Amino acid sequence: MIDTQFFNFAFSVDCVIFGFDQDALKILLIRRGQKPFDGDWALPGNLVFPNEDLDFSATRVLEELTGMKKVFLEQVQTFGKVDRHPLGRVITTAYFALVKVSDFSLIPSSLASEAAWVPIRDLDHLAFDHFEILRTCYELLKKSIRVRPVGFELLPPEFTLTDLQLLYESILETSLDKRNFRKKILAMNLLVDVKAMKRGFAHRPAKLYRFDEDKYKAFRAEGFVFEI
Amino acid sequence: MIDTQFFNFAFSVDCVIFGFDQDALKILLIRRGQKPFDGDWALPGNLVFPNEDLDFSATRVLEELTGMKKVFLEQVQTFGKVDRHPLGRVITTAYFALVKVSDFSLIPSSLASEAAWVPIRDLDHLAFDHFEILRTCYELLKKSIRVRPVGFELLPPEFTLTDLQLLYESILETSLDKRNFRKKILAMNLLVDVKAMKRGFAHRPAKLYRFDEDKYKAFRAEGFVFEI
DNA sequence: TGGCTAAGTGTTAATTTTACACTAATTAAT
DNA sequence: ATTAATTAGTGTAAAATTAACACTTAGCCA
Repeated sequence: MIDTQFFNFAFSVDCVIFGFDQDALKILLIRRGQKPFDGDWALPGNLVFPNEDLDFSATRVLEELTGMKKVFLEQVQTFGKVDRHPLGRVITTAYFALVKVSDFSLIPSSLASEAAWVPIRDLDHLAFDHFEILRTCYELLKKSIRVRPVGFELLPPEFTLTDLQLLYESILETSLDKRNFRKKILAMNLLVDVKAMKRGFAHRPAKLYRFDEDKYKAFRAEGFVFEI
Repeated sequence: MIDTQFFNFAFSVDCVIFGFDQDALKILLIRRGQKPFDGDWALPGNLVFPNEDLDFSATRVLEELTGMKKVFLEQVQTFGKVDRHPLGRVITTAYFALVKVSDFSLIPSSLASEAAWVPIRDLDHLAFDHFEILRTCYELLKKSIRVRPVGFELLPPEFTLTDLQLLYESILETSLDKRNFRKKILAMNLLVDVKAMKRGFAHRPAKLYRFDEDKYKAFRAEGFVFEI
């Protein structure tokens, strides 16, 4: 798939696609089926077409891999060491995406090779400089989740406060006080009580909430700053 | 200087070089001497050589223009719209630099055209998409200055607390309480009293301080977070 | 020596953050 | 039907931080 005609200079995009599943933060990786780095996990990515905006190219990677169009996707950083790609000069721009693991299925046909959700804790290396890219994106996620309401992108539309707290705890790799966390979140007035319960467990059922995007936009216009 | 052989795909870097002079935040711009955008101000930038790391390329722009090697320089974002450059497909990575205006002089020979410090408030357009790049970098500067001790990069090595406060006020475009500002800064223990005064004005002289980089590094290693 | 100018300085009230432990609601097992 | 197990849900008080606010000091100049 890599066309040598690109190789004097080529642009690519690579996506760190975060998902939260079974209390663990995971990223969507593809297993390389050829050299170099044959057999290693790599970030999904592609070369940028000459007639394609950089941002669009990242959208395309994501859509081809997951079938999803409307996901949170943001540029992170560009990696441009001369020798970062063994086959030639390729500068790559990293994007990070936040998806709800629940509401999509991988499109297997789109890739020659295996794709899978891998817990971030299990990883210690990736193909190319992708591990460094991952670290950069993870750092950004940690910062972002504290000052922007991006965590909700990783949860199903309706969630409990415990779900939300677990998400924060696993991303920030820390534990939070339950009462203080709830107070803080609820005081922001960004969650709407959907008047339903998460039931079916051998314990007290939990209220479900939904994040109110519109309210957030309105508040933000007035200078409100989200912060956990 | 622009070589058509680059033009199918080319990389460039553009630098937003901030300086603080006479109570105003300025950026270093060059006047274009040819089409397109002939006569407009533009960000200093250049094409990336095939054998040159992206980051190094930004360093090179800065050094060629200012003669300075050791300045604060950090990658910001990459701009990759298909039509952003009228002459072909050029993806550019923006960097922002913080320099002490006092301790350097422009190298006029390095450029065919004029270079100058322009107050940021005076600008409403630039060549190419450079005004958008400027806005992005300025936003980042505003964020950065509040949570990282980068403001000192813009001041001479020795400065008064009033100097520092004026810097913050002009970057953040707000006014700050003098006593609270001083308390906060001094409480961080990052400034050392150089036991000298800024004299020669028709008023009480002011103490001079110096930022202690090493102390900051040590504190940060212990989890200290800079915040104004 | 008096006037001008910016430097320097503390206290109090308000707000925010932290620490902390029991009761409530449901399911599963007996 | 009762009990055990499990997580949901809740309030208060102390501590820390932030915000508001005005006068005295030191040097220059006329």
